[in-house]
Amino acid sequence: MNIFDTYKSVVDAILASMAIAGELPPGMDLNRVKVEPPKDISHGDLSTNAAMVLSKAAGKNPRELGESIAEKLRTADGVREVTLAGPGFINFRLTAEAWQKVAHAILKQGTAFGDSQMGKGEKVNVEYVSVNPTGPMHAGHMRGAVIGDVLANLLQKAGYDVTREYYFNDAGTQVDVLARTAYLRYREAMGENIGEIPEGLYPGEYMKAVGEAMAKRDGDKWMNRPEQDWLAPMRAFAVARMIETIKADLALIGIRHDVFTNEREIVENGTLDKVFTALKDMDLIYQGTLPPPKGKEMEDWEPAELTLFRSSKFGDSSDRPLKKRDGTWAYIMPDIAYHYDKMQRGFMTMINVLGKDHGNYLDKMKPAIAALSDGRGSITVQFCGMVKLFKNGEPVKLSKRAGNIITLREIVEEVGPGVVRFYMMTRTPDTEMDFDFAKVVEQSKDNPVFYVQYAHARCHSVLRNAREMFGTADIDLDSVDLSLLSGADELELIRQLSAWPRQVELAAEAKEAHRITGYLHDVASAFHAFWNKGRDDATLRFLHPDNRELSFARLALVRAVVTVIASGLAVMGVEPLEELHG
RNA sequence: GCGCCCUUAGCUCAACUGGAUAGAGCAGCCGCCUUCUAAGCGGCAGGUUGCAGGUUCGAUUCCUGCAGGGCGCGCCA
Repeated sequence: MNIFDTYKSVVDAILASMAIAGELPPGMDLNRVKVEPPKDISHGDLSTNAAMVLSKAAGKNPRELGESIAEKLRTADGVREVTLAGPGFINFRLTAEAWQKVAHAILKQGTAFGDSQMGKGEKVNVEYVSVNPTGPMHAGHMRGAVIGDVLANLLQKAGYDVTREYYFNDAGTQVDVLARTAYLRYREAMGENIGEIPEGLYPGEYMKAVGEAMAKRDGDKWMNRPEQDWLAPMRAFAVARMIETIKADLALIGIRHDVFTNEREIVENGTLDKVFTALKDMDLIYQGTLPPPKGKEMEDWEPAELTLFRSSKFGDSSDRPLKKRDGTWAYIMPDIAYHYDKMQRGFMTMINVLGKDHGNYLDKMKPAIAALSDGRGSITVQFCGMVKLFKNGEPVKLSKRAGNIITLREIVEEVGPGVVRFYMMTRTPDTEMDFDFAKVVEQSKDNPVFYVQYAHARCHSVLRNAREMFGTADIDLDSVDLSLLSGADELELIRQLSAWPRQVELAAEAKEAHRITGYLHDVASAFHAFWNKGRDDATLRFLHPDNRELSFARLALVRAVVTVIASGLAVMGVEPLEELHG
């Protein structure tokens, strides 16, 4: 139940009836007519721009038109007060009964409240994390991981058929480096003194375990053998270990992908040739020479005839080579083939969560996707800014070379998965953000995670007290008298809760899941405010030992708050807490 | 040189994608605990939305130009 949709229909019906009566021209476009919360809630509960949007077509000024719409709106069900304001806004308030119905609906639907059919079951592929399988996940990976996961949750709630996907780049040169590192660590495990890890290999301690495991499995089988013998098995072994490590790291913050696709598989099963042939058949491949790249000193650059893709026909700044001068595939080819593979699997809407340093990824993928799908496939990329780590106010220095990277595991073990997830979602994705270990675990209102959890815990505190007082805190929806929820503060709280379905749709539409944290903060704030009123005015408390009816009506309100917060935290992938201490 | 993103209160960020008097939290100041968790609440103060134009009933939002910041610009991965 979306209260804004409900009254949008009401407004639409009024406009339609006016068209029939000849007060408005027929065949108007009602898409621009919106029913929204007014910017300032003192103006009313709901607001519509109908009069302003339609004034031109109607040949009337907005105020005049607004008055005739308002007149009809006054008699609509659940509408209490209609006023005309500013340039022609029609503001209206709802009756207490209308809000009580919303409360009822929330309790009836439970955490399904907020679910939307907006996505119409459309298949969406969200690819996120996709960290190379060359080491454990570290601090730099956590933001994109959380953003992708929460976005997937959000789209799911908004009615999309979401698949969470991870793409393992296990075919590039970086996994050969991994294999060589693994071999070195294997020799180390076999008792050899390997000294310092040479430049260009992975220096991390985590590779020791890989070498040891290999030694345990195969014994001295690979000792004193040429690289061509051990490279492939070493690589397969190490990559498998790394994938396991990464999956375990992701599990720590509650992330599980539905599909894992390996680059090697795409390369080996002939998809690249298929894509290349397809592009060739469309006459989009030719032999040509590109001008030297601009803006960068390129000492070793020499012109050469290459196999080019006419990506400029699809908006690219220039055509792109698909093969290197030695005739092997250029690196974007597997990526193109991978997206082709996604489309073959039925995903025409593809979302990619990437670091900001992949800035030109979209430019490269879009033309190929457009060509291969006849313009039906769409890719959007959510870019994520860097996270700067702070400890005690001091920036944490990261040096890969020294091997002292901060792993995701370390962070999660220090602050907990809920804090990491929620905090990552408090900012727009593509800006830089600070992550201060001390601050994110601080239990005060400047920590949004805590603030929301505190509201949820307070709700449960009320429920616990109710159980003690009345023997139960369960609400019987058929008998509870919600009409007792008629105070301004109670209705305000319900009004706040009623916005949840709209928030889901707006955030899903914009693919901006971080808005949810702001909304949850507002809900928590409304609840904390009401709670504190009970300090000054005892009649506003939730529980009244001598008034069971009122207590249970208020408990219903508490349950509604719990429902919405829990539903929102579920989208965040954060476990709601029933107690914060004690 | 080109492309994309950014610039909002002292600080960190919002503003429901074109709406009304641009909002929160920190930091500062003033109040509220014999009362369901004060880890909370209420209030005050703080602004030429980087600058200059344009589009329209209406612009932080869209367009153009300028200034400042970030990222990207190989057949590397």
